[in-house]
Amino acid sequence: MSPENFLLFALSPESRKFLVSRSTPVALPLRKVLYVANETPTHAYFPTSGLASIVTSMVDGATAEVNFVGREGVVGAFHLLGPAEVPTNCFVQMEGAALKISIVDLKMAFEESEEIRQRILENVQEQALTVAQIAACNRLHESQERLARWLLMAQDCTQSDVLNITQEFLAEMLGSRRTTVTVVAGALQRSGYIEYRRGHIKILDRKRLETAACDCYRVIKHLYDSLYKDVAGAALRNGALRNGAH
Amino acid sequence: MSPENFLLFALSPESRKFLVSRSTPVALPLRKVLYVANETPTHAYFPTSGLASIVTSMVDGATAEVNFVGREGVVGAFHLLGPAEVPTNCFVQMEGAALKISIVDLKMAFEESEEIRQRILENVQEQALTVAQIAACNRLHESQERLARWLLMAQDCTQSDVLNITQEFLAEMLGSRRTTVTVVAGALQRSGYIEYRRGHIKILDRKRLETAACDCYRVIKHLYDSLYKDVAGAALRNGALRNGAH
DNA sequence: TAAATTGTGTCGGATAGCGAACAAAACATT
DNA sequence: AATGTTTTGTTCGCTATCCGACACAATTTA
Repeated sequence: MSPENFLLFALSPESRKFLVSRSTPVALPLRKVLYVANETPTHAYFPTSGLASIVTSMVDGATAEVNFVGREGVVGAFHLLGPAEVPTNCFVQMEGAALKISIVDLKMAFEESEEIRQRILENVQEQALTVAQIAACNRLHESQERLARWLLMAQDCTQSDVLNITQEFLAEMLGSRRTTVTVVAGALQRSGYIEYRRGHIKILDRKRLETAACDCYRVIKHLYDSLYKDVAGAALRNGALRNGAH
Repeated sequence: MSPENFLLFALSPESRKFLVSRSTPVALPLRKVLYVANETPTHAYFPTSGLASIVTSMVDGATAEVNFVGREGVVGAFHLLGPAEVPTNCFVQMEGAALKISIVDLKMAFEESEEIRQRILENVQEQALTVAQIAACNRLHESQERLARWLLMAQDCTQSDVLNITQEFLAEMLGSRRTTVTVVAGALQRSGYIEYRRGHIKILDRKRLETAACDCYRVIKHLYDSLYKDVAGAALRNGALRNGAH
């Protein structure tokens, strides 16, 4: 399987080969835990499909998603920056696949290769700035706007118009009650923007769903696009898209 | 004036001299804007006192603070990681002083010196993880808990038991109405934890104020402390505390 | 001293989302 | 077809916070 991870694609053939040679392709089954708060993880992941949620859990069990990572980035990037224990959890929200690499190997590459470091830091920047936008969004915007934003972001990330997720899990991501999600998702469905049944949400009218989302969607999309544009540009320069991946 | 910025202190004398030689000591007057959303800033700042708020502003004018930076870090760190335009604003929330350095110079040092890069990335990690915690806190915790958390964080950052800030600005930081701040601050005052008058908040009983804050305070404090411990350790190794700063 | 500005207190009506409990579908398993 | 599990729908009282409006107090400026 070729590494259809944008970050890997953007690397020069040498750097990419180096990382790929030290990676193992693995499946990302639903709910698989990729790292746990305050524990040093053994591996990082370059997703090639699917979606991993980064979640903060409170002592009382309440949770809220602060970001997610798909094929545009790397799971575990923040662990490379310093010694701190990371207070977030990460698990697979929509199943897929990834290239799995030991944190030690990745950290070595991060420190020794300027190119690899730059690409990872670009992704760190995108992730961190997205978290900042979500931090304010969580405070200032209503459930319905945030649900619409989440659906749009997930669609951008997975390129699929059907998202497999229950209202129960959506509530945990949005930091709301399941019943609140039922209400606001029902409103979006009655408006004809989406359609859902038992854990399968289909986006019917993207354009109008965007009008239901808060502006944060556009801000985050812009961050994502500049990263992608950058990555695609680098990939082209490196001939990745022509030469194939390994 | 010696650079009493912890990040600078933690550097080897050579690296510190290099950065200090390219810096200018400046005052940080109240409300001074350090950078603006979607604009490439010309300078970064190593605060030696005072406190700078990092704020996300929405199109309707609503605002919420996502983090702040004091003498433990550097303002503008996220601009070093990649090309993206940063969607946050930054301004001086409590007056102080800083060493001001051109972003170009700092970026050069960031790229060429492994030591400088490592220290800055540690600070980036601390800032980003704090933002993640605040993102969830903004969603899951109540105004009074978040106000208590903010006051404690600000005191840790400034080492002063009197904070100069109005309820109006506190509301903008917490993403609430000013009247809500009046109510919850009034409750904290009646409990005897704090005392305030016209923009001056005095913390009377830190221990009990901590019980009024949400757990996020402890999580963030832990991040801050590990950074500080690390920095203090490096400073000792480098002899900074013995030799003085320049 | 007067006037203007800034910061705080309060009040009452409105509302989004919580919390809990229950009901009813849709699906899986046998 | 029967049964159990998962997912979704609904109701209703309740509370934190919003929202607007206004009064008042403290401080600065004229």
